[in-house]
Amino acid sequence: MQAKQQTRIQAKNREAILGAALAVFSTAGFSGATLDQIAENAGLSKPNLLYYFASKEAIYAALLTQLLATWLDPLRTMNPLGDPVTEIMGYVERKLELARDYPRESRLFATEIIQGAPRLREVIATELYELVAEKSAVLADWMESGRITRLDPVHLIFSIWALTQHYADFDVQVRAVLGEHIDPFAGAHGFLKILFTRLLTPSLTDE
Amino acid sequence: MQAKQQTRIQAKNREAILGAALAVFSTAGFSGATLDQIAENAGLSKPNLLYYFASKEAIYAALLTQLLATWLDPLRTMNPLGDPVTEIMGYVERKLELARDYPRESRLFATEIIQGAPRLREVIATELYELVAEKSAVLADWMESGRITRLDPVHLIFSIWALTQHYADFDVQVRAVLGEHIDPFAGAHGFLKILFTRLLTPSLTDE
DNA sequence: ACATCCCTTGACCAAACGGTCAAGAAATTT
DNA sequence: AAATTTCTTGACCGTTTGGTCAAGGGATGT
Repeated sequence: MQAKQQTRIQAKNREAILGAALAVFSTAGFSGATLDQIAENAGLSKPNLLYYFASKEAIYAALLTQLLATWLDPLRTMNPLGDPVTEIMGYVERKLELARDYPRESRLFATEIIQGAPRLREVIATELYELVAEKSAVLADWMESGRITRLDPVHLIFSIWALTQHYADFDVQVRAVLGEHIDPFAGAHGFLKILFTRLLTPSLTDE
Repeated sequence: MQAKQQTRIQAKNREAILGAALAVFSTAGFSGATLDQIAENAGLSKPNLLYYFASKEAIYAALLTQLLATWLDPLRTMNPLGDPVTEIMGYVERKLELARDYPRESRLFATEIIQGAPRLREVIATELYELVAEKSAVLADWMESGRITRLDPVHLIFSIWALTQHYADFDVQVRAVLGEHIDPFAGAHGFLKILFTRLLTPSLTDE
C-alpha cells in the first residue's frame, strides 16, 4: 500500500503509536479515546502523532486493517484434508489462545462490530463472507460423509467465535463471576474440549 | 429509591428520555453518544433533558440499572425442581428470545462490560456473582445425580450467555456472513437445541 | 382571579477535543 | 561542514460537548 520505504524512526514511532492506540481504543472505544491519551501512551506529542497519521480516524483504520489478517488466520489454517474433529478442535484451541493472548484486539473488533461495523462492513461482506463460505463448504463435506455431526456449518463457526471470544471480551465479568483467583482459560479449555467433542462426534444413530 | 410520586408528564418524559438514550447509547457507546442526539431522539430540548436527569452519566446509570433486572430474569426463572434438560433448554430459549427482541439492550451491556464495566463492577461482583453461585449449585446437583453431563457449571452458564448474546451483539456480522435474507434466529434456535441436547444428555458410559 | 408549582427553552459558558502551523532540532546526504 | 530532508513541538484555532441559568409559559389548586 505505502510504497515509500520507511526510515527506522518512522517504523519505530508508527509501531509505538499503533500499540498505544490499541491500548486506548480497546478500553475506551473510538469516540472515548483521545489523541492526547494515545500520544501520552506512545511517548509522543500530539502534533507528532499527526505527523505520522493524517487523523484519529486514520490511526484507527490502520489499526483495524493491520489486525484483521492475524484475526482471520486461525480459520484459514483449518485443513480440508486433515481429520475433521482434530482440525475443528485445533481451530477452537487457536481461537482460545488468541482470546487469552490478545484480548485487547478481540475487544477492539467486538466494539467495532457491536456498533454496526461502520469501518468493517465492506471487509466483512466480502473477505470474511468468502472465507466462511469456503470453510463451511469444507465442514458441510465432512458432515455429508458422516465424519462429524450434521449441523448448520455457519452456525457452528459462529459458536466457535462466540465461545472463545467471550473469554476475552467479557473478561471482567468472567473473572468476577468465577472468582478473581481462578484462571478462566484453564477451565474454558477443558469445557470447550468436552463441548465440541460431544457436539461433533457423530452418534451411532446418524447413519 | 425516589419516594416522591411522579406526575404524568414526568413519567412520560423520563420514559421518552430513557428510550432515546437506549437507542443512542447502544449504537454509539457512552462517549460517542451526545445529549443533543438523545434530546432530538426524545423530542425534547437539551436543557429539558437535564431537568429530568442530573447529567449524561445519570441517564446512562438509570438506563443500566433499569435494564439489569430484565436481563438477569431468565436465569432466575430456572427451576431447581424441574427437569434439568428442560430447565436449561428453557433458559437457553429465553435468552435467545431476549437477544432477538432486545438486541439494543444486549449491545448496551456488552459495550459496558467490554470496556471494563466501570459502572457495573459492583453489581457484577455481588448480585450477579451470587445469582450464578446459586444456579451453578443447582447445576452441580443435577450433574452429581447423573441427570446431565458432568461439566464446570459456571462455564456452562458462560456458554449459554456467549452463544445467545452473540446473535444480538454481532448482528451485523452474523447477517453479513449468513446472507442478508436469512433469519439468523431460526437457524440459531435449531443449532443451539442440538448443541445443548448433545452437551447435556449424559452418555451411557457416565456412571 | 390569583398564587404556586411544574415544565420548557434560548442564550450562554468553560472545558475538551481534533487538527494546524510555523519554527526549530536531529538526522541524513552530499 | 554545508545543505537538505526528516522529525518534533509550543502555541493556537474552530468546533463540539456537557452543563448552567434566568426568564417565561402551562397547569393546577384555592
